[in-house]
Amino acid sequence: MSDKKEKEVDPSTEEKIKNAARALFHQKGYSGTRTRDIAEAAGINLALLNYYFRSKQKLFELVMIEGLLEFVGSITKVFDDSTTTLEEKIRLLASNYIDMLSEQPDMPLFVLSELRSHPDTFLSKMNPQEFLMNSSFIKQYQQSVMEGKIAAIHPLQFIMNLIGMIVFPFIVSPMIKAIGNLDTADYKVLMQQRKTLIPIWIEEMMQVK
Amino acid sequence: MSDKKEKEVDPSTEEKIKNAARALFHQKGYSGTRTRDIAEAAGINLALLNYYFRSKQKLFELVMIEGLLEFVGSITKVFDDSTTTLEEKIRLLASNYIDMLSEQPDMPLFVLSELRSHPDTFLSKMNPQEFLMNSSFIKQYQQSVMEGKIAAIHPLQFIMNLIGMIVFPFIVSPMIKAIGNLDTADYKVLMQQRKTLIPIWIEEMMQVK
DNA sequence: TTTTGTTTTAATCATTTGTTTAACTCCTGT
DNA sequence: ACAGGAGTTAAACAAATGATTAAAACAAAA
Repeated sequence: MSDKKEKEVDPSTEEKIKNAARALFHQKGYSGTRTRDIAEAAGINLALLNYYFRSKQKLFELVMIEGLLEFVGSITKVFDDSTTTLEEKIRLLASNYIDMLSEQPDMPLFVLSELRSHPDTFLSKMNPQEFLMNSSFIKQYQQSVMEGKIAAIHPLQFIMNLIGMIVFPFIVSPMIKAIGNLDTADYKVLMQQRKTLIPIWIEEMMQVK
Repeated sequence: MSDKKEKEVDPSTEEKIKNAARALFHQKGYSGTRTRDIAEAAGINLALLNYYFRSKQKLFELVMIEGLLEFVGSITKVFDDSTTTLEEKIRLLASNYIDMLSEQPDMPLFVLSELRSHPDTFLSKMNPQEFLMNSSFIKQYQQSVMEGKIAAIHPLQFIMNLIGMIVFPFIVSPMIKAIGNLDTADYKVLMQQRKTLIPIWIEEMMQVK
């Protein structure tokens, strides 16, 4: 039943492996994950992993790329939409990302960890440089700076603050949970609140003083 | 020349191993680091690793604990000093941490990654909960909230913002460097600027609107 | 039913990797 | 000088681990 032109193979086995792999990679990283663990978690025979994907490395790169694309993709959509204002973009970013991360809370730490080990491998493939610097977001930002509406700080400083406020809490969730004695439900509430809080904070920060 | 009561062994070999181990662990994580790599980086025979430290695991825990203690220690000193104001604490935190992280930029990602894999192992040992919640910092914070000087947001939200603004840029440095086409020197300049910028931003954020 | 191609399985291989062993060197105190 | 202990080394071991193989099970087509 396999079709040569359409790569649409029966999803069950292949997808099961990929899902198990994604979960384990996110949780334990590349070298912390054993192929036998993936096989067991997916409920399949070990050899099937090499049958569907050529190697652990290949499987990893697939999961990694998919994660990065989803990440970058959802940023692109907001950053490049010239019909929304800068303030709306900030609100959308916070909202969309916090929702995404609430479902895959381990993703950012995974991506950033592996990115550190193989810096060029992935960053060169997706070339985030010119995309971001030419985006509608940055243009609107610089426009507002020129008009004196917001304080003149380096765009990268601003980006770090914005993305950091969104992503960082998910990276330190175990620590915050321990400090505040929170369970997962409590924590999710905090994160949801940030969807409305972050845009407010950012606006305050950007005020020309 | 070894002294039984004072554990002060000749630093050369033992320290060489620990330094090499710290660098590699920070860079590649626990399971990504091989004992042979440590030995080679330290310029010592492989067996010496098990001679001085019983196992890779023990060596790892040592490095990890030392890192965490330095991290927490430098926070404690600032947080618990009742002679400084809240604003001064914020300025000191930003300044001290950015200096520390500029020297060990890979430390936070390492600590946070490994913390995720073994959450209880370390967090239970250092019990950050009551220390932080009873600190002078939190008391001053809540005092200011009561007096209506700053906006009433959950202390944890505030902590996440503050620590996030300090630490997050170091976690995403490869990405930021790629986006902004910066070399390491450029990047350090950005980080140094944040020592004065973060306190300003934080103050703006806390304003009651 | 037979045939053909795909999927699955158990067993095995080859390498990596943490650890140990046993010998050897070097220094120090007696 | 030499006995003893600490430091160091090369070699080897045992377990873990990624990958492969050869055969079996299965499904669809002829």
